[in-house]
Amino acid sequence: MVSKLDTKTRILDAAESLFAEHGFSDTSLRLITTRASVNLASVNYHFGSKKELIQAVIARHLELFMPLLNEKLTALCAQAEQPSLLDVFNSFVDPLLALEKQSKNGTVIFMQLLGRSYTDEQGHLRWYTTTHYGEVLANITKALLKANPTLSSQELFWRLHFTLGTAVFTMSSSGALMDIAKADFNQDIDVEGLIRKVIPYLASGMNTSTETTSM
Amino acid sequence: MVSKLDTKTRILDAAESLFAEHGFSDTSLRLITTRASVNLASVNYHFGSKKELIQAVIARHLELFMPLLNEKLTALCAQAEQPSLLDVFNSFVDPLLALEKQSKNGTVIFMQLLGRSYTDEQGHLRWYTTTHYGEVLANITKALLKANPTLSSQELFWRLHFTLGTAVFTMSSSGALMDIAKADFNQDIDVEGLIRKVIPYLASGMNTSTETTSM
DNA sequence: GTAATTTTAAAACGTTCGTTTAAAAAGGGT
DNA sequence: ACCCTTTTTAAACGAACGTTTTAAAATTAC
Repeated sequence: MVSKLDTKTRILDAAESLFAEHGFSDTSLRLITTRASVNLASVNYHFGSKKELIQAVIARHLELFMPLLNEKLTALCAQAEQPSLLDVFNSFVDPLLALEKQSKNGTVIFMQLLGRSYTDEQGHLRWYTTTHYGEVLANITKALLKANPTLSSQELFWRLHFTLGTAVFTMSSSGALMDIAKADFNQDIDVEGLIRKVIPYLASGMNTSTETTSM
Repeated sequence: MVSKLDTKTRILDAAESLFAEHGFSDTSLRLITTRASVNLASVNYHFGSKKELIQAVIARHLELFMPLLNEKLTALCAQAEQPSLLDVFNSFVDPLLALEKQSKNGTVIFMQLLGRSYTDEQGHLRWYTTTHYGEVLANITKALLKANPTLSSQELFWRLHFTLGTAVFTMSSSGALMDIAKADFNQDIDVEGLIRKVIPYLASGMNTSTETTSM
């Protein structure tokens, strides 16, 4: 059943890094199978099609990330006292760092794939996420509402996607941003440091006052 | 020189709307020329290649957007009283909407291109922007510092890119977001409404307190 | 009006893509 | 050993891509 290293795993490893780097359409199966050192036809044999391979790559990350996040969120929702928005967003740190341990640059790749699943008109990916992890997504909104009960469901929806955009773009371009920070400010920062730096920004945005007075 | 409607313009109009809908790689020249009702070969004749067509689409937006934004920013910097962060971000509204009037989905594709200039590996788009419109970029930071003089250059750098990420992601996936809002809340919102909705979020994030106290 | 130039048009080019086929190789059970 | 299933391999498929070619048509210049 298992040889030196599973062919499916080799394909998934090669595909996820190439997808994150060049996008889905610009990554050919020949490039993937060459990097994975497997035969071209094995992608269709093991996954059926390129589209199903894309889903498998994302699914592998979601299967690690989502349960870890759900554990944190349910604990937050179960406690008696009201959590802060910082508490809610800090719940994402450990699950994200777990991805980093699973594969090199796992966090960045995961966020890049998440962003491309929205941008590249791959509507079926969003459907997959919502149907398989709807409970986790519901817990996210539940925790945020517990931290800020004044938010309407509509406002929460918009700010949640604004938050997603900030996180996705920041992590996707983390390489360039860390390079600039190093060059301009001599500031050394790693992935975890970047996550912890963006969290206060996210919490502040989620807490945006609905007042129209000047700031 | 000019017939009923310029072939180059017809190609640019068709290209940018299709680029916004399907992305660059997933939009073929045959699809573009069919929608533009021009011959397939005219793209290579007028622009040289598909890559040069993409750059021409970008340039046409930048040439309209950047001077308009610069005008607003210099006016803001010239006035005596201190502007609010909302004032600064509101300076972007009219220039962005000017893109929308120039062509359908002009704002969306402009933001998509802006995002790719950071995400793409080649980075020649980013070089083009910074070299041709470095003065405008400098005025952005100048206006933000006038609105919030307490910001250090490092904090401004990070928050500016967080802001860019929010805006880019929101507008890039605006189609999907507006569809969800319509399906879930029966909320009709257009591009201008989305811009005005995200601005308070951006201002709040840019104004994030550096205090470590809970929110 | 004619010649020179620019633009449009149809067709074909060579390449790359995802996928399929069919046979060889490897593995497992009895 | 044997058969049966699973996996790997090499080759080819048809389709779609960006681009080039060549000639006709339209426009401009004199």
